[in-house]
Amino acid sequence: MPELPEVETSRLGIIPHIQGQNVEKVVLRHTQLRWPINQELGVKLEHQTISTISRRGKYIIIKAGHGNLILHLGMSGSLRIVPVEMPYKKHDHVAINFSNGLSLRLNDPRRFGAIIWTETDPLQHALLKALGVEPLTEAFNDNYLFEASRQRKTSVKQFLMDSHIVVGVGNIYANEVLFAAKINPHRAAGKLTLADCKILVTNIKKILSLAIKQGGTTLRDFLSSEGKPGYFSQQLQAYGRSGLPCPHCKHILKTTRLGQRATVYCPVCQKK
DNA sequence: AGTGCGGCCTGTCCGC
DNA sequence: TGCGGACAGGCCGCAC
Repeated sequence: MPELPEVETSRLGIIPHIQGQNVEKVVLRHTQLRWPINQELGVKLEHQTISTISRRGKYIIIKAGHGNLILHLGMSGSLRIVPVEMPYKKHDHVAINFSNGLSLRLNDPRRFGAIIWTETDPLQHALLKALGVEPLTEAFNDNYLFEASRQRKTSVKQFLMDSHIVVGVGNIYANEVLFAAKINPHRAAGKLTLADCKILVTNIKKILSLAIKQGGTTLRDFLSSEGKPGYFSQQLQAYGRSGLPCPHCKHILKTTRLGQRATVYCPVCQKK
């Protein structure tokens, strides 16, 4: 399940293969993703040249000619770069073929992903416009998180996962960050102190950047764009370790649900 | 405005 | 071995 590090890894992985390339053909094999793919996508994209491949939150933005492709990998989406003649794999929904003989394939078994074509500023698109700050920028700091959390009754975990506050902190990293910060996931966001916020910000930046450096967390349905799995999963401390001993105090990690999502924490270490 | 939850999907795993 | 059901979860969109 791609989180921000996986998305960034995918973005960096496809850049050398598609930047500056001309789109020769678009193949829509299955258009029913989170939203139906615009049937005109081929008409819009073909013969356009890819200029930049950027990212906002978990959205990848591919500039092609005068328009932009906004891409989201959802829960199970992945990108691959393969030779054009490579046979399709199951759940390859879209192929974008380039003049250099390579094909960008979007594979998404659960189809929670999205591909949107826009001819206006992609950052002003309804899906992107209201997004919170990027976690790896100066704008994301202890004061910002503290101010944003005032009066919020929701749990700190759900608060951190709210993309309108900060983007890129999904379930896996929310669990990891709270474990590292020794903060209980149930704690009301509004009760965080400035010092708590500082610890959270530090750990979010640290864990996300380390995961990006290592190529993202590998889960069973994620492959980076060149098919190489990442390595971060080998060092997850809390996520997926329910019932196993806490890496710090050896107490058994506990699992609950917050906002319908698996929440793993150490009842001894995470008392704050 | 903030909060909670249903819905979209398929692969995997578990119990019978 | 086959089958049904629970579970996994990002994030929109709606109801309160």
